[in-house]
Parts: sequence; C-alpha cells; structure tokens
Amino acid sequence: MRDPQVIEAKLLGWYDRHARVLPWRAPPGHGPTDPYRVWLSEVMLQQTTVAAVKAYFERFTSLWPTVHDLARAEDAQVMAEWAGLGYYARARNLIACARAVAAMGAFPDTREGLSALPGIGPYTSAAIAAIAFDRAETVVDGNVERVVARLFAIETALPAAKPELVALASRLTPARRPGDFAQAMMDLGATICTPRSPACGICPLIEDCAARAQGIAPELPRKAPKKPKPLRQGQVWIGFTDNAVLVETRAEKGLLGATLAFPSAGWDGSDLPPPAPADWQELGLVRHVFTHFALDLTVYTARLQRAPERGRLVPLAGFQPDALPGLMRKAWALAREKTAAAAIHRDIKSL
DNA sequence: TACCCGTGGCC
DNA sequence: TGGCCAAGGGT
Repeated sequence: MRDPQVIEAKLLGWYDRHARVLPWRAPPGHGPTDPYRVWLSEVMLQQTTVAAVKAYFERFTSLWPTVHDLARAEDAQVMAEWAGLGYYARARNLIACARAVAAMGAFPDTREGLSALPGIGPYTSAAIAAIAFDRAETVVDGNVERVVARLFAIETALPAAKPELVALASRLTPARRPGDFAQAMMDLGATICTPRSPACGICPLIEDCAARAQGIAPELPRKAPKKPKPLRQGQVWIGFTDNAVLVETRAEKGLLGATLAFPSAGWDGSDLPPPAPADWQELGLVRHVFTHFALDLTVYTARLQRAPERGRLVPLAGFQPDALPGLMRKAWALAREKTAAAAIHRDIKSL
C-alpha cells in the first residue's frame, strides 16, 4: 500500500483517461508548453477558481501574446485588465516579473531561478519548472495538501502540517512526467478528492488511501481555527460634473493597491476628508467582505462645480466601471441605481 | 510566525 | 445567510 510507483501509475493512468480541469492546457504528449502561458495562468490561479480565471487568461494572452508584449504594456492598462480578479499585488508583481524576464531574454528554467522572480513563490516556481520545463519538482497547492493528508491519514492541523505534507508529496513525485503528475494530483483534488463529500467510490487511489480505510477522509486535512472577521465602516464619494466623474489611483501598496477607485476613507487606514468643495448627499450602504474583515461602506454623491483638490476628473464617455475593483463597482452600481431612481421621481413630479 | 491581501460560488 | 473554499506570495 502507498507504494509511490503504484500511486504514480494509477494516477497518471486516470489523468490520461479524463478531461483536464484547465481547458487551455494542452493534453499530455502535445509538445513543449509555453512557459509564459504556464506562468500567467498559475499566477492568476493563485487562490482563485478556474471559472474566474478563464476569461482573464484569454483576454491577457490575446492582448499580450508573449512576455515581451506584456513587459511593454502600461501599468494602468494591466491593472485595469486585472480589475475584478482580486489580490492586486499579483498584478503589480506580474508587471515587474514580465519586465525582469524580458530583460533576461527568457524565463529561467529551474525552480531556483524562477523563485527569484516577483510573485513566484514555492508553489508557482515548482509548477512552472515541472509543467513547462519537465523538471522533477514537487508541486504542492491546496489540492495536493488535501490528497496527501488523506492518502497518509495525517491528522496534524494545517498550517503546522505543511512541512510533513510536502515531504510526503516529494516522495511521490516521479522523475518521468512530473508536470503531468502535478496536474493529475491537482485535478484529482479538484474533481474527486474534494474538501466536502469526496467521491471516494470513483477514486483511482481508493485502495491506497489510509483516511478512507479509517473512515475519516472528509475530515482531513484538519485546519487551525480561524480568527473572527471584524466589521469596518467607511465612506466613498462619487462626484460628477456634466460629463466627467471623479476618480483616483490608490496608493501603490496595501488594500486595493494601485487600482483605480473613487475617493474613500475610514476603512483602509486613511482618514482624509471628503473632496471639496461639494455638497455630498448620502445614497446608501454597500457591503463587502475582504479576506480579514467585512466592510460597510456609505456611498455619497455630489455634483461638482469644479475639480476638487483630491482625485482627477475623467470623461464619462470613456469611463469603464470594469476597470474598478469589485468594491468600487458595487458603489458605482448603487450610485447609478439611486440617481436613476431620483431622476424618475423628478420626472414624475414635473408631470 | 502570523498577518495582510479580493472575489465569487456553493451549501 | 454566513462561513468555507479556491493551482499562494509578501512581509
């Protein structure tokens, strides 16, 4: 039981017989894989679902077919295209990484070389080395942690269990087809060895799984208790002229760093006053949940007589709400809804 | 080590 | 409905 060669053979056999989870990844045996596309998709997939990534990946590869194209892109356009995907430090690191790779001429082809690049950590460096360069590196993401914890019935809670899980995964990693093996482990975790209600009945590794034998597969991996999420409150100001809207580019680092946004305060450490001069009217509340806190953001709007000292006016004709992060899209949607309603009321009164 | 850092879907 | 979860990295 749990012979690495047996597990490798069963897993790769299963992988070869089934559809791949990532629709854009070439099937095994279809020639070399473009490191640029592997890198881009792996960075987008960090803590992000395949369904959410798909359209962004297609859009990025269409706009920028090579890492050299991406390296030449303007920061603001990359940030705008990333808007909505979350974890915006990834986008900032993406730009820096593309430029570093372009300066080097090509992607490094070892895990160590890849690890030195911005936004490429233990997981992503191993994934690119294994998938794009056929190196026998051990790829450990959340799926692999779960599969290995169950296979060996590891009851230690994460994140303390991580080193042990990595060591066990390393023992399973084959010298041949390491990239396919990594993707097979992740696909197994995504489709069969799922967090809740794992489909053990159709699992190719059911005979090798210690947790299954003990009847505790759905309970693993155990996790350390989470901290409660505090509720924060803040204000956001959406100012208009006849043909423009007031926006700003947020600070380079921190929450929603370097994204396009409406001026706001009270929730992100900043305590700036509302843009002035303006007669701000309260429109309502937008709720949003971040990783470590929830937010109630009060939305204000005002007609501006001239450009305030904070932010910049951009023409409404060219304004793209899609270039905003999700929180700011919610505020914009509320403003549109409420101002439309107010306009209707005015129209009714005037009849 | 323990935080910080988004968003959408699912049950 | 609210907590959980997702191909993590930076500090």
